[in-house]
Amino acid sequence: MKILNTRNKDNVIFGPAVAVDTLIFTIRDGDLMVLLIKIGSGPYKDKWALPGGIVQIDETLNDTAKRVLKEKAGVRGIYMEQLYAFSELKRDIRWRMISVAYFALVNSDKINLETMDYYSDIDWIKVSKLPKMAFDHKKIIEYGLKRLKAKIEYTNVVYGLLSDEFTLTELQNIYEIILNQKIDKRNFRKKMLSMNLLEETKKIKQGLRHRPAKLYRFKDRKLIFTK
Amino acid sequence: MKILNTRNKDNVIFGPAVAVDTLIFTIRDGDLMVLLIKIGSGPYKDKWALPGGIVQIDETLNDTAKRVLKEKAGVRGIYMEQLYAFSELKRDIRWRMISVAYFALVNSDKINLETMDYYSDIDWIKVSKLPKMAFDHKKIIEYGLKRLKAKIEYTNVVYGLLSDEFTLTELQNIYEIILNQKIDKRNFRKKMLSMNLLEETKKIKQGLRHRPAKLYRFKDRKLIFTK
DNA sequence: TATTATTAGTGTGTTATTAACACTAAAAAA
DNA sequence: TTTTTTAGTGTTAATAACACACTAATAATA
Repeated sequence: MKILNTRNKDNVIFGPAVAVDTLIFTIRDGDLMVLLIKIGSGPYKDKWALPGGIVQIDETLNDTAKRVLKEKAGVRGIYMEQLYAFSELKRDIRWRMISVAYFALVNSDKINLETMDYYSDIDWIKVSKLPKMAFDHKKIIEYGLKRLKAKIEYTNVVYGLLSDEFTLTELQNIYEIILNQKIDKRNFRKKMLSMNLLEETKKIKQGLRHRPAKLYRFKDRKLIFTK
Repeated sequence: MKILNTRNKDNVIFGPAVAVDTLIFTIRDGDLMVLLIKIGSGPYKDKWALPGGIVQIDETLNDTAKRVLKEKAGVRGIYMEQLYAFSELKRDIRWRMISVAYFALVNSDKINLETMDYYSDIDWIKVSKLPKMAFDHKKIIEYGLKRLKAKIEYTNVVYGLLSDEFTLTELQNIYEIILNQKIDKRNFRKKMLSMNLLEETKKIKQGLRHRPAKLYRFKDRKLIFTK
């Protein structure tokens, strides 16, 4: 497959090609991780990159992001938003490519591992220990992380990282991992509950060798702003 | 000029074309205004649109935005940022076009009117009284306005709308116009000064038939975040 | 030169939000 | 029944946000 970026003698435009790169975050084993693929050939061989795809003529950017998400991570119907369009001339040395980055949050329990294991060159990588990366993808990850940190403060966006029901401690852990800092338990609970995003289930999480915890769920599993 | 959006038999990609549309805000006569052009021919004849341009093969999106800004409004070196990429399939019924919207704030005193008057079909239009608009440009303006309202709360971005030196009352007026609401004078001044973005000039604004006002300037004429 | 009109400039009390901080409760395991 | 472990809870202090009204300085005019 070739990608053509030029302008011919009839003045027909062949502008920059457009791709979508997806920044798929999850939390596993107490770490914030991002889904990366390892490039198998060409000038970026053995570098890691975000899963991405070329925008087809009959796809919106959202369509492309959804398709990539499904093809690469085997997930559907999760929270996703456009991040930013990256367009430096030499960001891809092979051809002129504009990349519109999307970010998504997935619950690693819900990931279809079969789909993923099919690729030998795809893996979850700790955001705190990124390997050598192709293109400007490190920059994209940093940008997305910044957005994520900001967004959890005034939205319910973290629902994407959690299963339907969770304890307040589990929720707090998510916040602490993303913000990379300890949060006071009492203040966190007070604030969370006052935001009116959560509702109690009647259930408790039992079987552990300590006091059982109440299970909560998000009232809405779609993005809600609180200020 | 033709724009080609397809994929040929050799599997060479001719993806969606990419344009930049610029949302150029200014304040004039106590109103927030946006620069629009009137389309002269084709299916969108007589509708208004944002000034825009096709992204050339050797331009970043920023380059294109700067070029459009200079060509259409005759302004250079002002504050500008990427807003969002709009990509609905039928947003332009003529061809498949992705638009990356940029927004910019200009001081109408500094606008090169000669450049502007050259176009009979370009004008400042009140944001509160938008005419029939082509494409999804109304949506883009609404999106940009939302961003602007949010951004003036935690940055010094309004410097773009003001001349170098201004009174606190002039500054407050800008805020009231953008937010479309009255603000308490004392609280506004207290907050503004505590943000540490402004510095006093030694000058005052005299000659009006009332008490003269101190003139201030922004310490930095580049974007600063305050929280 | 005294008066008028107009906008500049200033402080305090109240309420809401954020931040700091430590003990008791409930279960499972030993 | 004792131990271990995490769940769950309230109060005080500091800070930020909000509501609110009068005096000060100039130019114009009588």
